[in-house]
Amino acid sequence: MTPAMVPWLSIRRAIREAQEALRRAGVGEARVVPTKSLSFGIVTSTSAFEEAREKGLDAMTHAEAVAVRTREHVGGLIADVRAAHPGYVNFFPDWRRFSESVVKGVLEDVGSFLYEGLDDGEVVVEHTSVNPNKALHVGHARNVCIGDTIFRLMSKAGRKVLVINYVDDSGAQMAELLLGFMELGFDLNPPEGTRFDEYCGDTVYVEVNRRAKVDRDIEAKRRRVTRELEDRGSRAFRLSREIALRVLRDQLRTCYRLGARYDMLVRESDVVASGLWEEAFNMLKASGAVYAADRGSKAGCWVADLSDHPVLSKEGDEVLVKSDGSTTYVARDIAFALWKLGKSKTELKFSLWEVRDGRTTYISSDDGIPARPESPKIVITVVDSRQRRPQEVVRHAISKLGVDAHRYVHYSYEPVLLSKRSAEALGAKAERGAIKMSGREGIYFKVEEVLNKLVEVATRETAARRPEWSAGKVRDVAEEIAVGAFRYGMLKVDSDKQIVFDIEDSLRLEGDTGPYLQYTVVRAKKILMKAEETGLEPSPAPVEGLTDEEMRLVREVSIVPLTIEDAVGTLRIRSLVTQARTLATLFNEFYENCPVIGGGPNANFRLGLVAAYVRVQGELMEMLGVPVLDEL
RNA sequence: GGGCCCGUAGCUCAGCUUGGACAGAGCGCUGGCCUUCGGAGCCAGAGGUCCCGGGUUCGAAUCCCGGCGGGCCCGCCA
Repeated sequence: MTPAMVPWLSIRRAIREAQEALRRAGVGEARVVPTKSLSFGIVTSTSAFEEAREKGLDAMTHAEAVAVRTREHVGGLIADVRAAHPGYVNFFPDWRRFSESVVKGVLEDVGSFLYEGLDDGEVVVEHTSVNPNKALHVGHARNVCIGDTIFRLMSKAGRKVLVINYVDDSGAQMAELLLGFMELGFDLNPPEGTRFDEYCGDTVYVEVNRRAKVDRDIEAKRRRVTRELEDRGSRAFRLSREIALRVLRDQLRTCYRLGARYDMLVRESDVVASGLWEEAFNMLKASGAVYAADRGSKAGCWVADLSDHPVLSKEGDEVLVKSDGSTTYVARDIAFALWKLGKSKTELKFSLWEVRDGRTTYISSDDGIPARPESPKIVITVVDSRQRRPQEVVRHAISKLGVDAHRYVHYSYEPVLLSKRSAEALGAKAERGAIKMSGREGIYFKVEEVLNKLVEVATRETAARRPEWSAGKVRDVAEEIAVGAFRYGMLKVDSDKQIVFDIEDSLRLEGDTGPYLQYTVVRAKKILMKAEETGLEPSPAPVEGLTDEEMRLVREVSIVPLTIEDAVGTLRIRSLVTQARTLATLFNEFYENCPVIGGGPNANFRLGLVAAYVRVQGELMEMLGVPVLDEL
């Protein structure tokens, strides 16, 4: 995309005009950024500080001189240039032109307004990846919400995104669940009214772990089952495939409820059978990235050589093939990483899983169509921060195979903890402020139960406000409110911070929540509807001066493309949440102070601004997976 | 012992990558705003050693160094 093709209807145009004016005034390549407050204009440059230092001048005096010279060269959206203490050069817009440019840009084509000029290319995102032995709890939900939001952001930004859910159906947790059915006599059918994934996680798995504490035979049996699982013809293997599929189907219902979607479900048992590891192993051996240890504690193993890694080298080399010939988790992850990167010749086979909302999902299988990613620019794996080290081992290994390590991104996030209050509500002891959730001990909140409680609260609130609505309509809207509140709660805390989950707090629908965004858009849409009834036409152009609230809202809309560009580059999705929230707050202030219907000479412009707000906020909410409603 | 992350208002968090103009929200607390497009909202007030100590800089919550406190990782588990 060449600059000439970009319409530059957002604040970028003001930035560009300011830079051009500074250049003509002899300042050179100056950094120009949006101001924090409108009293400082629309955009500002701090380059006078640096120039003054280099030339040994007083910053303020120099800034004033720069402002005077620059003022000669502005026009278009910029009306004035003024210096401000202690040395800023501030650019003040012609608000009528600036507003028209922004609102017109949004109303003509919100897509090009927000996403123009962003890179394209393929992206692979792996997320969810929950062991198929239990229902999703709120900790897993953070992974799903982050991963799905990355998918949504990248898709809107014009990338082709392949979403993968890695299903570890061959690990120890699966073996433990199997024990419940094979040795403890649990029926394969849950009690009436109980979901299979919840039955497995809440009842069977917890019971196996409870027994294992008092019965030493359980551990021996688990090892036996684990061995049996390696034989694809065994009864244990067939049973585990069946159970894993049933659990997966239920887990996906929850993911879909949260708004997530997938292209490929990849089962670890299929990866193991595919020969992917053997191929990767040969590549690793050929490159000298691995060696057979012949002494020390790892004698008899094949290990990854980490001696040239600045940090990992301090912790010893990594075992990839155990002395009994089986592979470790990290080994399989290296092989799968190569496959995701398109560096593997081995093709996994896929068959149709389902078609939902026009999106086709495939699952790995014994037979079917061979498929693999072609050559994605970037592969993002969403996994919690405890896997930083193994993920770094993967990166190190693939870079030794000639892959640019920048293409492999571990999207790390801190875990979800339970607040003391909520932990105690589950019967767990909490000495400190928050405790870890535990699948083995049944200490967790399931996503479904949290969503259901949210639906209850939202139903109560909605029914009270909308007594004329049918129960079905109330229920539909309450579901969307619940999902919006939940996803917002998962995304609003930055990924490097732990989330302390408190069930009572999570049921709030006021303040800094998803419903705040939903409510604000509904307000705006009501204005649009009412305007249509009264025959008021939207216009991008103000006919008189703007109020403070109008200026602030216009300005915020104008910087959204910058926020999106930044999020695409850094994957910091938290900034999208902040952006949506700020935008909504400014809209509410506008709403309180600037009547649209009967709003005087600028009524048409105000209507245009409301329409622009709805479009831009709608895009942000779609990215975050907070449903946009018409009414609530 | 080594490594990574966090530490900002009573509580939960933005801001830190790219240093800059008075450190911002939400919840809670106090007090206002429904004859105006719907009050899941808005306005005002109270509440801060930006963990501590050095350093760099005209300027540090932000960058650097050293501490302290909390979490996580360092397995032939996944």
